[in-house]
Amino acid sequence: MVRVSTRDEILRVAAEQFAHFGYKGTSLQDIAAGVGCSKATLLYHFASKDTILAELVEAAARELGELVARLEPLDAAAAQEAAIDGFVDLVLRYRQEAALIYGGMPQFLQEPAFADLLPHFDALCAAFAARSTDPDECVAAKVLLSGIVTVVIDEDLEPTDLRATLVGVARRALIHPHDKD
Amino acid sequence: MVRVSTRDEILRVAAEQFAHFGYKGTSLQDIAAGVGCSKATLLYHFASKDTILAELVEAAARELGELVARLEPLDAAAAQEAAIDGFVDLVLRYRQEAALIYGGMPQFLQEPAFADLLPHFDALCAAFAARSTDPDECVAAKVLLSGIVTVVIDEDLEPTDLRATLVGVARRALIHPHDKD
DNA sequence: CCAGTCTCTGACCGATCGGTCAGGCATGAT
DNA sequence: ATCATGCCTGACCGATCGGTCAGAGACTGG
Repeated sequence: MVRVSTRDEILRVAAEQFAHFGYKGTSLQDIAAGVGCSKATLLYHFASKDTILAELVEAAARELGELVARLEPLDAAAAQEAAIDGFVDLVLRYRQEAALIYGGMPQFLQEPAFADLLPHFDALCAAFAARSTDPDECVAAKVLLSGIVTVVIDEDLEPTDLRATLVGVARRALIHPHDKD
Repeated sequence: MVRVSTRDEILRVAAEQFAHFGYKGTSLQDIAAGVGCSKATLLYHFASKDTILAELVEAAARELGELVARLEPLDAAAAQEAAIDGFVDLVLRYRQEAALIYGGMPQFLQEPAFADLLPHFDALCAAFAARSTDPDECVAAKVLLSGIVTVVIDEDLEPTDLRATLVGVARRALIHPHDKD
């Protein structure tokens, strides 16, 4: 069996538990039990419970930022397609992280660990709506955005299967064939 | 100002706090402070914290059950339309309750208070998918189902505005005009 | 006036929370 | 042998959690 550092084990187990029971629903004791070490060991490797959360979210948040940056120079239609593909891909690679970020309550999302995430979500939402300011488009974008995350969380389908399906439904809902006559 | 019983006040404040901070993130102290009474008063009116939750969910759960029952005799296409309309309407009338039910983590949803909800969600999901067993349709149904709930939660738009928009996006995503050649 | 009921509360309980701390046990360089 | 360093732990801390309980106050019918 592969040799893994205690620190990485802690992150792995914490991601699992946070995604399953929520941040507040997971105690340091629970994580320690999952890792097979003492609670004090967690706090030797990490300054606090919040620090574990922050480190878990960090990678996903950075990639989300990169995606948003990649979208910026594109025109509305291209950004919309790239946003759908990129977001589905991102959320499939960060299932657990997505669960704990999106599963968190509104108030919870305003913790410092998530501070820089919110503007990125807004940007992504705008891209999903093809930069339209029409409230209908914006709401539709939000529905798809959050719907995709939620499905990925509690679905145990193969990511490869889900990928095409999710992109498909997002396209269908967001990209109107030839809008009017 | 209208005269309200302490009991109703407790339910009102609890719904607010649960929706905002989550069940685990809300303490009896918090609710008592919001109501303006002591924690002991909460436990005079309700046997436990769980009991408050159960009573909050009850009405929404019953109406969801009624909706699902109403769907059963219809054919696939009619059930799909009725499900969309009915669900959007339901979730707009029970915003806070929807927030705490859907915002809860997977494990949380398996508490006894929600036990009878899960099969109803499955039935609703099937209706959204026009009773198709195609995985694509099922996933699309789930995306829309959860997406709608999530949007309603943190949106402060007028319910009347949202209603048409949500029904519209759901139809667009789920009902395929003339599917194939 | 009294007894009974309803509503409410402060004081208290054991359990658990996140977090601290002094020290044990390796390993490796001097 | 000695010391330093990295990793880990049991014991402990104050705070807060959900929940209990005896009793205070208000209001009622007899």
